[in-house]
Parts: sequence; structure tokens; C-alpha cells
Amino acid sequence: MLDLEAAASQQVLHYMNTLTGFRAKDWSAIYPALTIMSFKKDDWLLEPGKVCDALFYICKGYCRAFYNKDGKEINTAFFFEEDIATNINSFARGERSEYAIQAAEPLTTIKFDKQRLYAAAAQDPDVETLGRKCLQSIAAKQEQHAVIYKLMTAQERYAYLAEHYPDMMQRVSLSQLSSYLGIARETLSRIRSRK
Amino acid sequence: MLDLEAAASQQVLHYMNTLTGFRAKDWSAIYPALTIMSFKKDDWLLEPGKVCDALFYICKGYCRAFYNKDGKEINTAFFFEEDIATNINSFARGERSEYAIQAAEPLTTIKFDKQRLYAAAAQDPDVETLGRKCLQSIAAKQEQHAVIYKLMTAQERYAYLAEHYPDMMQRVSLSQLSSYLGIARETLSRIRSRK
DNA sequence: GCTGACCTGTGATGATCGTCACAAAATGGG
DNA sequence: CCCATTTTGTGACGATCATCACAGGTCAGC
Repeated sequence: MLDLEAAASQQVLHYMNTLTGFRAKDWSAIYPALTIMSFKKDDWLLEPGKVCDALFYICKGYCRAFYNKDGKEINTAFFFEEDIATNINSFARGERSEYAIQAAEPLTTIKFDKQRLYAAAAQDPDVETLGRKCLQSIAAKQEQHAVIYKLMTAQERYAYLAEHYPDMMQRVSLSQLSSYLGIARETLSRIRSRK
Repeated sequence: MLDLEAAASQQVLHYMNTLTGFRAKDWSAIYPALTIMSFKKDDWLLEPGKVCDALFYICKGYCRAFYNKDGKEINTAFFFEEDIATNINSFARGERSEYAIQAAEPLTTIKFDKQRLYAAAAQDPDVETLGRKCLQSIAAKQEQHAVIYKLMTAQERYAYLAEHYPDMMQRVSLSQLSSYLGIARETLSRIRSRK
């Protein structure tokens, strides 16, 4: 634990433990892949068109993923504390990312470097299991969010968010939320004001 | 290769090879997890509310995944030859499935039994890698489809499907497609007739 | 080749939402 | 505390789409 602050290591270790039952003894294998990285508001975690070569575990703050559609930014995800922010397809296949990930607040993360992570996985099969579980949890989230779009109207999506992710509604501005919900800013404002 | 027909084994082996570089020598580890399973039209691969305990590799025919929303069936995926049909969240976490998977045509599949697959993975780390790659490819598909919803209008979604999945448009009826695209059957009919 | 079940096309109508425009409110540096 | 910038609310209007209703088409089985 040389350049990782104690609090951050505790946090990421706890996270890995909830995923797999990762214990302190496995730490040495994965440790070299980790770095603390901080970002200022509006800094890029992943620039559009670049290949994603890391996973970012969010310690403090939040960031957003967004596409650029005809000059408009369409948010597709927000990552808060305890989340992993990444473009999993770009990461896994080495393709260029079609979207960006940007800090929405001052941000502290633990970066999992791809190359060093792969090296660790070759050494210790538990790291591969961790990777699979991580993938699983990302896929689960993705599906959950896709369902919202497929089954719900704008109003129902808003209500769903309010019930299941009240903290997201607290922290993300209305303008940013609207594109995430797939509706115009004005419409979201009106939905919110009807009761 | 006792109860798996030769043609089907060839096909699934080829599939696994495209995912990982799985070779015939690894076959013995995974073989006990596989069974050929056939379904009649409208048979269930996964009943809603049940836990998903298998992956189904589609050899011939196709099936659909759908939610029941206030009595209406909303299709969220179609699985064709070379696809893996499953509820990955239910499979991984043992939760009950919120949606159903049903044969839309007479269907031939190779079933990967969960328990036996896990046993094989414990024996042979290559099986775990295969599992991860499989998960990855499912996640990639899911994201691709979610993007359609988030970035496109009904008309654009239709055009996208026509360009990227023309075979899907050929094989799936308009009524079934409409809920997949998130629009009314009548609207899809009209979109299709404009040019 | 008839018949019933299912699928597709089409018109009329109303609801919802996007867009444009601008006002009000909140925010945050200096 | 004030001003500039950003964010949010609101009205008017039009476009798109869902819904209802029904007509025409297709297909399989008798």
C-alpha cells in the first residue's frame, strides 16, 4: 500500500469483497494494477474516439457518460461512489469509444490499469473471477436501465428514478437528467411540477 | 460426443472457438454440461418468475424474450442461430426472471446447464474464460440495443434495424417487431409504407 | 377452395411531447 | 453583496405517435 491512501484502499477492498469475497491475501496480485487518480470538474476519464484502457472505481464525486448526437449531449449513465466507470466494450475489445466519460464534480477514483490487470489475472485466477463478476454487475445495471426505456413512459421513468435512485435526482441537475430519461428539459420540468 | 448430434457439436464448437480460441482438446471439460434440446413453437425456454439455470445456444430457429406490461407483451430481444439465449442476470444471481423466453418457431438448441457448467469451470480455467467472453458478448449486444433507444427516434430505429439486421426484419412479424422498437403496430406499419 | 384465425393497412382523433421563446430563479466568483 | 452565467419554469404551437375502429390480406387446416 505505497501510493494508495489508506481510506481509498479500504474502500476498494471492501468493494472487491462484496463482488467476490476477495480478501486481503489476494491484494498483492491486484495491487500493482491500481493507482489513485483525481479529476477536476469537466476533466475526461475517457475521451470520445479513444480506446478505454482502464476501469475507474469511484471513491468520491460522480461522473457521467454521454454521446454526442448532432451536437447535443445525451447522457446514458451516471457513476457515483462505489460504481465502476468504464466503457466495457471498448475496454474488452479495444475498439474506440463512441461516448465520453467526464467528471461532473471534482472526482477521486482508483484506476485499474488494463494491461496490469490482465497481467494480474494471468498470475492469479481470483482476479479473473473478480473481472467476470465486475462485468456481470455492469451488465446487470445496463439491462436494468434499458428496461426503463422499453417498458415505461417518460412520466413513469421519472417516478421510477425518484423511487429507486433518489440520490441521483438530488445530485444530478434537471438539464442533465432530462437527456438521461430521454425527454426534453422542459418536459421534465413540467413532469416534476405536476405534483 | 454421445448424445449430441455431430452437426450441432460442430456448430457449438465453432461458436466457442470464435469467442475464445476454444479447441477440441478442451471439449472434454465442457462436454458434460451440454444437451441438445428442441422446442415447439410457443414452448418456453424460460418461464417468467422462474430462475434461469441454463444458457441456450441456438442451432436452428429463433426465440424471443418479452416482458408482460399490463397484459401486453413487450419484446426486448430476439435470438437467432449462433446467439446465446438466456437471462444473464437471473442466471448469474439466481434471481427470478422478470421476463420470459419463448420459441417463436420450432427450435433446436444446445443447453449449457448451469450447475454442470460451474463444475466444468472449477476443473478447467478455460471454461471460466469462455464464460467471461460469453458474458462480454451479451453485454455488448445489450448496450448496442440500449443505444438505439436512447439516441434514435422511432423512424431512425426502424432504419437502423433495416440496415444492420435485415434478416431480423425478414423473419420477425411486424406485430412482434413493433414492441421491440417501442412503437405501436399501426405506427410501424405507417413508417414502413412511407417510402 | 372455404373458413376462421391471425396479421397488416388505413382513417380519424386526441394526448403527449419537442421546440422556440423568454422570464424567473439560483449559483458562484469577485 | 452584486453581477454574470447557468439553470429552471412557463406559455404557445406544431409534430409525432397511441388509440380505436374496421377493412382487406394471408395462411393453414378441414
